[in-house]
Amino acid sequence: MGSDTIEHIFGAAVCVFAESGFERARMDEIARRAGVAKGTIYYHFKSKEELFVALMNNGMERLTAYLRRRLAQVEDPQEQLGEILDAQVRYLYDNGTFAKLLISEVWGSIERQRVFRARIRDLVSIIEEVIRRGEKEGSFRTLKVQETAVAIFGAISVAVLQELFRFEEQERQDVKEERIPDLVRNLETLIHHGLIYKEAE
Amino acid sequence: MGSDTIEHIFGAAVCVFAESGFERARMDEIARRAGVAKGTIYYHFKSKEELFVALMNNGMERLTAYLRRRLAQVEDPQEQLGEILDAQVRYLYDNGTFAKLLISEVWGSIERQRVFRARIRDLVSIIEEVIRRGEKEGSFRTLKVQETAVAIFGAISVAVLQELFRFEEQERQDVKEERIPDLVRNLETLIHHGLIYKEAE
Amino acid sequence: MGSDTIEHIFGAAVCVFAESGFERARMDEIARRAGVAKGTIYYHFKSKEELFVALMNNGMERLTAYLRRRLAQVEDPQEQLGEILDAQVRYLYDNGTFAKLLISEVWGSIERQRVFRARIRDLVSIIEEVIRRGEKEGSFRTLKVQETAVAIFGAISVAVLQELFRFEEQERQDVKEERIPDLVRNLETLIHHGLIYKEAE
Amino acid sequence: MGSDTIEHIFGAAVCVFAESGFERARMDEIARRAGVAKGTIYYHFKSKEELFVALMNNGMERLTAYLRRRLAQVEDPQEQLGEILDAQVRYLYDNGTFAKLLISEVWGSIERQRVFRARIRDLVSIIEEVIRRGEKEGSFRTLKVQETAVAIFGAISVAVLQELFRFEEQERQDVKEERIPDLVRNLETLIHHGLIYKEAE
DNA sequence: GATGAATGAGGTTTCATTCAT
DNA sequence: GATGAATGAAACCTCATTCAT
Repeated sequence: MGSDTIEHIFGAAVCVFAESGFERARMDEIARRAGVAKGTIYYHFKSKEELFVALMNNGMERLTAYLRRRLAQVEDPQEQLGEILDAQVRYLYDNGTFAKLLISEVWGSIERQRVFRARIRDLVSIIEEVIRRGEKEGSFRTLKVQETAVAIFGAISVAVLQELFRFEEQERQDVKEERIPDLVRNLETLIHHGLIYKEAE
Repeated sequence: MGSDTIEHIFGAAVCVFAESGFERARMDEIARRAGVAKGTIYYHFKSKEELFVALMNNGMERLTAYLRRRLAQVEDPQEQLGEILDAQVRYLYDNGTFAKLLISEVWGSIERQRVFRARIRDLVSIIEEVIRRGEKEGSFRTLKVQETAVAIFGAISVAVLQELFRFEEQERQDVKEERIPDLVRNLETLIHHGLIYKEAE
Repeated sequence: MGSDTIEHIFGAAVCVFAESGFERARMDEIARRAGVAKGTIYYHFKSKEELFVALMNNGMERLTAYLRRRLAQVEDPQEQLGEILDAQVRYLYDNGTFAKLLISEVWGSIERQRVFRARIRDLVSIIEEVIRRGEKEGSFRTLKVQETAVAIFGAISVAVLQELFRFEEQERQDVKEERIPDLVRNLETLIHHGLIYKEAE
Repeated sequence: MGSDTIEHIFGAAVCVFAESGFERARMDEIARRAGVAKGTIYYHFKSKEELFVALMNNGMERLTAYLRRRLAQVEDPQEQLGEILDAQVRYLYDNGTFAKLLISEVWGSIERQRVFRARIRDLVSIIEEVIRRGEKEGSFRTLKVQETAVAIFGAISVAVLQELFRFEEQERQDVKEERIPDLVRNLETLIHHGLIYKEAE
C-alpha cells in the first residue's frame, strides 16, 4: 500500500540521516534500507532536502505534541516544568537518531533554523509558557523568558546527547530505565534550584 | 614568511567551515579566500579532515586556556562559576564561527566526539572541577558532576548560538557590549539559583 | 468516447514537444495537459518515440494534403508555385509548434530524416512537380529539380520560423492577417524572379 | 599544454553534439573522445550548456569572419552575393557537424535564438548589407531586406544539410569538389534570377 | 614552498516505461 | 480502457586529492 512505502522511507531515512548527517547520508542507502528503488523516494519527495525537512517536521511535531500532552496532566508550573524535563529527556532518549539531527543539523545551522523557525518556536514556546505562568504565580524567578527557555532546551538536549553517545545501541536499552530517571532528577534539581545550595540573601 | 601562509589558510578555513559546515565547505573556496592556490593547502595539511581537526583543536585549546586564565582570577567556587559563564559566553560570542562548528560538527557527531574526546574532556572538566570544589566547600548542591557540567556547557552554547543567529554580523558588534552582560546575568541566575523562587523546605 | 482521449493526448503532445523539443519533453507533462494518467498514453502509444512519429506524420500528411488541395485550384505552374508559397507559409504560421518541430527535430537529424523519408519526399516532390511542369512548359528556368525544391522549402520554413520567433503567441494573432501576405509576396518575388533586377543578356 | 586540452575538448564536442544533438550528447562520450577525464571538461566549462554555447559561438564567429573575408575580395553586389553563396555552402559543407547543429539546435529553438541573437544578427546582416548595396545601386530588386536575407540563409543551409545527409562521411570527400560548384551554381541562379524564365512585363 | 590543471569516484536527480489494480 | 505508484538505468555535475612544474 502507498502509505506503507512512505513509512518505510521515513524509517530508513531517520536512521541514515542520524548515522551520517545530512550531507553524508546517501539516497542509495536510504532506498536500500527502505527496501524500495531510489526512484521511489523521488516519486514521493522532490529532493533529499525535502525528505529531510519532512522528516524533521514530523519529529518536531511529535515532540511538541508529546510535551503538550504531558503538560496537560498537571497544573502547578513547577510540576509542569518537571513534566517537560521528563518528557523531553524521554523522547530524545527514545529517538536518539532524531536527537542527534536536532542538535547537529537543525540547531547548528542558520539556514535550517530559518526553515524550521516555526517548529522551533512551537517547541521553545512550550517552555516559555510554563516559565511565564510560574512567574505570574510568584513561584518562579523573573528571568528573560526566551533566553531561559532556550538555555533549558539546550541543557536537556546536549545532556541527553552526551548520554546517548556513551552507550551503544543495545546497552542503552538495558540501562534505560535506570538512567532516564537519574538524568531527569539531576536536570530537575539543576534547573529548579540551581547549583548554589543556600541563597545568600 | 611561511607561517603567514598558514595564518591565511586558518583564517579562511574557520569562516568557510562555519558558513557551510564541514561537508559543504569547499577547499577551492578556502584557497580563494586565503589567497593561495589549492595545492598550497595540501602542502601544509594532509587533508580537509586534518585541516578541520587542527582548526578545532586550536579553537578548543584557546577556549580552555581562556577559561583557566579567568578561573585563576577568583577563589570562591561561586565566583568561579560566574567567571566561567562570562568567559564562555564572551568567547563563543566573539568566535561565532567556532561556536557554530562546536555545536553542529563536534557536539552532534559521535565520530567527531571520538576525535576530540580529549579536548572535550578538558573543557568539561574545568566546569566539573568548580562543581566539585563547591560541593566540598558545602556551598554547592550535590549533583552528578559530569552530567551537570555537560548540561551547563550545553545551556551556554545553545543560548549563545541562538543569540548569534538573531543578529547579522555587523549588528552584532553594535549590541555586543549590552547583550553579553544581559545573557551572562540571566544564565548565571538560572544556573546558580534555578527557576524556583523559594525552596519549599 | 475513446477517440476523445487520443485527441487530447495529441493536442497536449504537439504543444509540449514544440515547447521543449523531443528530448526535453516529458511524458508526465503531456499526460497532465491532456488530463489523463501517464499510463493511458502508453495504452495508446507504445513509446514516446511512437507518439512523436504519429504526431509528425499527422502534421506532414495534413500539410501535404493542404498543398495538393491548393495546387488543384490553379493550372499555370507559376500560379501553382504562388499557391504553394502561400499555402506553406499559412500552414506553418498557423501551426507554429509543428513548424518548429519540422525544422529542429526532423530536418536537422539524419535518423529522423530516415524515419520520415517518405513524408519528406511527398512534401518536397510537390514542389518538384511544379518545377518540372514549369520547365516543360518553358516558363521556368532549367535547374536541378530536387536541390531547388529543397532550397525553396528551406527558404520558406526558416523565414516563417524566424517570423514566429519575433512575436509572442497573442501578438501573432493580431498581426497575422497583414504579416502573412507580406511574407508571401516577398518570398514569391524572390523565388519567382530572384534578386537581380535586370538580366544582363 | 593547457590550450591543447581545450582544443581536444572542442574537437570532440562538435562531433558528439552533431551526431547526437545537444540533449542526447553525453559528456562521458565527449571526454572519452577528447582523451581527457570528465572532470577536465568541467574544469574548463561550467556546464554542458556552456560548452555548447562556447562551441557554437566559435563556429559562428569563424563563419562570419570567413564570409567577410570573401566579401572583401569583390566589389560588385551581384558578385558579392555569389561569394556569399559559395562561401556559406563551402563552410557548411566542410563543417557538416556545425551545419547540423546550426539548423537543429540554434535555428529551431527560441531559447537558443535568444542566446545567440547577436551572432545570428552578425551572420544575417552580412547578407542584408549586400542586398542593401545592390538596391541602392539599382541592380537589385526592392525587397524586405531582413526577411529576404533570412530566407536566403535558410535556403542555403537546408540545401547543404540535405546534401550532407545524402552521402556518408567518406563518400562526401570524394564527390566534394564536383558537388559544391554544382550546388552553388544552382542556388546562385535561383537566388539571382528566380525560377521564372522571362519576366512577363 | 607554491602552483593549478587534471583526475575520477561518487553523489543527486531525472524520466521513460511497466504492471497490478 | 484507464490508472499511477514504482522502477532503475543513465546522465550531469562536484570536489577532494594528486603531481609535474
